[in-house]
Amino acid sequence: MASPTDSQDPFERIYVVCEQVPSGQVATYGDIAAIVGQGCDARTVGHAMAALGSRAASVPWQRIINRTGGISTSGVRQRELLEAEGVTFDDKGHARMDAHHWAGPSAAWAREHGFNVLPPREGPAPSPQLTLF
DNA sequence: GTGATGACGATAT
DNA sequence: TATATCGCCATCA
Repeated sequence: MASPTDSQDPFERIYVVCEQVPSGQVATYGDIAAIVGQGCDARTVGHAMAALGSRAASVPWQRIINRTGGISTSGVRQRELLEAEGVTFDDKGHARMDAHHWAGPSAAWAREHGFNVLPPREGPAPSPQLTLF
């Protein structure tokens, strides 16, 4: 159906999802790909970010990092931008995914735009890091 | 059309 | 946690 974000370009959809990431939070390439769906995977998101062009001023690309919490970009101070938004990093330069990981857009928004909802973080995860605090 | 490359992910060690 | 290997897909030469 003709959704307001029924863009034919998969990249355009990726940009829309990226704009949903609130300040102070970060999302992984895999998360964005899971929300966009339509065959998009982590690598597709990476290509979209590399092809931002003039959209870099409108899309919070800095909030998109890899699954390890590290920053693959070079030349641009992506980490500095995140820290300015309240994102904290550990001593190894990895973002605290357990504290700033984006839970995904609201189910209503996702359905309204034809996107998927980020799967819940449940499973055989013992979460031993819970003792950090 | 094919091969190589890439802002990646998941699994195994 | 880090490294190695494989798989996935889009873009470019």
